[in-house]
Amino acid sequence: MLSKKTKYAFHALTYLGKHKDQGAVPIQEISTHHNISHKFLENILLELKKAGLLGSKKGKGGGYYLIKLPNEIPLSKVIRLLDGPIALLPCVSLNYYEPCEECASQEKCGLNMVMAEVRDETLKILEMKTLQDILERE
Amino acid sequence: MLSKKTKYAFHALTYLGKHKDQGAVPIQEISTHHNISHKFLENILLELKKAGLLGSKKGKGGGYYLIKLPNEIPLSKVIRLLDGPIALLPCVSLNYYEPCEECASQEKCGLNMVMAEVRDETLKILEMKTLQDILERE
DNA sequence: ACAAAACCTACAAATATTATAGAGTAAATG
DNA sequence: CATTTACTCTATAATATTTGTAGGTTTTGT
Repeated sequence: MLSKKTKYAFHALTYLGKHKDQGAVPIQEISTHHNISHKFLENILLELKKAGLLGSKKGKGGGYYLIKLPNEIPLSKVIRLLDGPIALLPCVSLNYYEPCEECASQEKCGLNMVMAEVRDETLKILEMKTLQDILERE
Repeated sequence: MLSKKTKYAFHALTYLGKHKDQGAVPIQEISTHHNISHKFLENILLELKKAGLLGSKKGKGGGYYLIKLPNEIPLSKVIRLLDGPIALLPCVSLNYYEPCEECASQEKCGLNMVMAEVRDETLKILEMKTLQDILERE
């Protein structure tokens, strides 16, 4: 399941997408609108900024804004940033690979291959669908 | 990511599948072989039994054994039992449905539909693949 | 100068996961 | 029939992760 962090991130991105002609949007406005703790959201937006999805402006009249087009932000990117791996096993994760400690050998692990399939199908969707798709549905 | 509980469950089921002509297999044997805490595994096997996947025999010479054919045990069943929902959002879960608290309306939630797609593709695989498939690969 | 708002680090609280303990119950066996 | 083996059940402890808070610093517009 997606964490609250990730869900909040999507809410914030969606809000910014809807208000992109408004320029910089202060955290306060988003947190009030979506009923999210101001400080918690702060951390999330900072991460999104560091990852290159958002720009920001300090001081009075400042806030956050998208620096990419909504169709350039795949859902997979957001999930990976806030939640980590999309795969169900570390040994089939593309971005957060780790060998399974309890598995003797990776070749002999029967789960391995099935979970790689699940990962591929999931990514097909999450990499194709973008913030744009979410915006179109709200 | 799958929890240890779920991974242990798969290991145990696989072990039981490989040793099914041996009759009842005591917890001890599995926990030693896979290096799992005896007591922890105990809880897991009990859950699998209550769910109708395993049978058990008490006393000397007792243990657990499969009461279904490996091809009758889809991976989805095991994951749901130990880990809960397979879907990424509660509002698109088939077995553990709950409305998303922070979403205003479900129809207006842009994530909803995409995550239902992900769920469907994931289930296509996890419901088709069974313990049999894992056994064949080990 | 002042107020608004992002930036940053650390910490606290809540929740979930993983693991352990110990007292029952049932069955086999000598 | 006593003993040993092994499942059953419930409660609790330990650990890790997630969620949320606190408080100060820096930047910017007026």
